Amino acid sequence: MRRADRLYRLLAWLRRRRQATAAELAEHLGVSERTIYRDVRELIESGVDIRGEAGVGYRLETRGELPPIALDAEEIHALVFGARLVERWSDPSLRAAARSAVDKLSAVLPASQRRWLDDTPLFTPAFPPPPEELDWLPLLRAAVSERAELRLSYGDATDARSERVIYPIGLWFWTETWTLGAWCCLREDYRSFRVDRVLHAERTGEGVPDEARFSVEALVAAVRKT
Amino acid sequence: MRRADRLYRLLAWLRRRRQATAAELAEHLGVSERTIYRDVRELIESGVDIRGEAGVGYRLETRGELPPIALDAEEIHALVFGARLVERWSDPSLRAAARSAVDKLSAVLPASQRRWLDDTPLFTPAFPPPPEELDWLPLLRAAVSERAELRLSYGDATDARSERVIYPIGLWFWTETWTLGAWCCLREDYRSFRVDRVLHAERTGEGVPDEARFSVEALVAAVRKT
DNA sequence: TCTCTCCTGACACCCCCTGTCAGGACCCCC
DNA sequence: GGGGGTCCTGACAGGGGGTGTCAGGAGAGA
Repeated sequence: MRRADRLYRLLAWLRRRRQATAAELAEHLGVSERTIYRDVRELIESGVDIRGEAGVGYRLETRGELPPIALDAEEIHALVFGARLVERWSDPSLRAAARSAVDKLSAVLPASQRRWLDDTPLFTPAFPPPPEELDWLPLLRAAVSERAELRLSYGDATDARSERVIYPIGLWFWTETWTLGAWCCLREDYRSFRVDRVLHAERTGEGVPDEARFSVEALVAAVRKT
Repeated sequence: MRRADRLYRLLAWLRRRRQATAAELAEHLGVSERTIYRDVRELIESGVDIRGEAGVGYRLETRGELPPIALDAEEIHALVFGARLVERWSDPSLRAAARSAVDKLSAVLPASQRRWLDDTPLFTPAFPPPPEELDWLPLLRAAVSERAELRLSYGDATDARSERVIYPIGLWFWTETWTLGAWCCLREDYRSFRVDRVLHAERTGEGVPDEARFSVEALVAAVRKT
């Protein structure tokens, strides 16, 4: 059934992003570009309205109806194990969200699949409640999601305290720590802040300017260069 | 695409009539009964809730699909971040399942929520491809899920090689390593095996006896005591 | 012009799908 | 309890088709 649900996933991906290149799809689906071209052709022949433009990529014209389909055991295991990893490593708020997401999922699954969910045999040891370092995570998470400007009070390695206004862009999890990637209005450049060194954070009330350079892609690209 | 849409038509047929025999489906779809049995099995494995009763026929329990599900932004972020953690730390097979699960989830989310999927601002650095230590993970995972007895070739800390038959019970992820929790028939006790020290593993063909002491709960309780 | 991307053809490999045959197990009804 | 209907699995052989690789063409946009 690999082919059948690759087609399904291809369609799902196109529905999510409005645009995608064959290379992108090939990478995501773990298959060669040639196969993507064949798959797209097949979808078009079955009536899906996909436009391919040279030099641009694929675009899904009408947001095609995608009949819901079931999750298999391995997919359910992946989701549940993922939720357990989140429970272990994030703040109480996200932790609760992980639980509640799995609960909701369990509620809509037929009995046969619910058993897979309950029997997921992948575990990760429960850790003592997360250190206070994570206290600021929920606020930072919300700020990033809602593109809210932040006033940050930050203690660097030498314990020097600094105040600055930043545009939060994303949060990165490195096994040991969390960091906040942001545009720093003080330095006028991208900066990484360790969440455990955040002394205080609050919204200024302003939003992050709607410019391309304050995006995850721009930040990653900028960091790559250095 | 013959196979892919035969499965689709099979499902459609079952949705219309509530009941059908393999012979009927074989005739309608123009294939042998044997193929129908294989197709049905495949559908079941991908999560469709089909019951087969000897002497009666097939019955479709639910509608055979995942209903729309309402998740808030934080819950979606938790699931997506969880999937990213799985992608980072597990074997290629589970990694693919994580991606595919998120794809399928996106298909049943209302459009307004689908955007949150892509905008999840929680990341974890991509790591070099997982070490070969993880080679045995997919096999072990399947064995645990399906309660299959295993013949294990294991190298301990002193490089001494041992062969044993075990009842696999669960897999535990510790940041550095994975371990397999199992009942060891050689020692007649619970044992933990580091996955990176597994030299070889294969099914004996037997199943794990259906006793309470070969469960995750029993194993955890036993380990707690020591 | 250069680059990016869609798109097609050819080809070889090999996986996996398929039908056939045989047999086991379960359900229901007579 | 017997018999027929049906699900279900295993083995095996044959062939079709899906896949990656390579090469090249055509448009779009800068």
